[in-house]
Amino acid sequence: MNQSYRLSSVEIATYAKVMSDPTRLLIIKLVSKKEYCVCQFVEMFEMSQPSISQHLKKLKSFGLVEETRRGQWRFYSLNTASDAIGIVHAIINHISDQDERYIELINKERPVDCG
Amino acid sequence: MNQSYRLSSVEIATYAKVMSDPTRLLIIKLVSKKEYCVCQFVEMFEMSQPSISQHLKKLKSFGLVEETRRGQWRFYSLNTASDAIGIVHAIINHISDQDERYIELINKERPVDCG
DNA sequence: TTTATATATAAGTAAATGGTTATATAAATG
DNA sequence: CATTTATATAACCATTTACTTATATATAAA
Repeated sequence: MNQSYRLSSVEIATYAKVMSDPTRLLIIKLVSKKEYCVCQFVEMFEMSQPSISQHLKKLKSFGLVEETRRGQWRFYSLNTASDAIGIVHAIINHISDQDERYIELINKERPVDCG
Repeated sequence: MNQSYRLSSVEIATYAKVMSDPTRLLIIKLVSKKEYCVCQFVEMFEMSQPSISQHLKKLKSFGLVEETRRGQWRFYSLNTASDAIGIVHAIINHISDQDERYIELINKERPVDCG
């Protein structure tokens, strides 16, 4: 592992907490592959829009995701320039590819303009 | 990475939460090298004995540490047989060796019978 | 067998967390 | 400009968290 990816124990604890919510953890796993807009998350997670927005706000405030506005939508993607990119990948790499919840989410995914 | 170390997203989120407290994270890093008794942690962390005991109880209840009783002391060590051993190592490997808090702890370490 | 030591547990509490409903904002569309 | 759509934010609330103090337990030592 690249030494530059190592952080203080307080930072690691902080990032671990940010990723310790199952919704946020799966959002991170999803955006590590491609970008998603808020309405897609709302459909996939079957959660309220404010709840999703608040999770995204937390992920953004800790620098884990980036937001880009396009038309009426805001797209979120992994911030690969984050100091935490090392620990983020380390954690999501430990999620099984057969994770039931993740597979369910992917199956519910719809193109943006369908929402 | 060994596929057998992969867990569900809910499990990973759960273990991330257990390790998201700075005290517990550093306890895990310490016991990954050698065993410690409760009174050593109390001295090193300069925290109350009940607080340390409660953190250890949580780590033990999630299977991350093992307890062995010897005389009047209870020694805690990393449970290397844990399902979570992969994610545990992944996380603590991201803590810098120069972490200030960790170095402070090590400097305060005293042999058991000195307590 | 009393006393000291190491640790656990219980009960209480302030702060943080993650949801809810209601409302604000900002872009697209008629 | 008025309305719809996508998203954010605010206010509220129940639950969880991590500490505190007080007490229980179990081993060691006197």
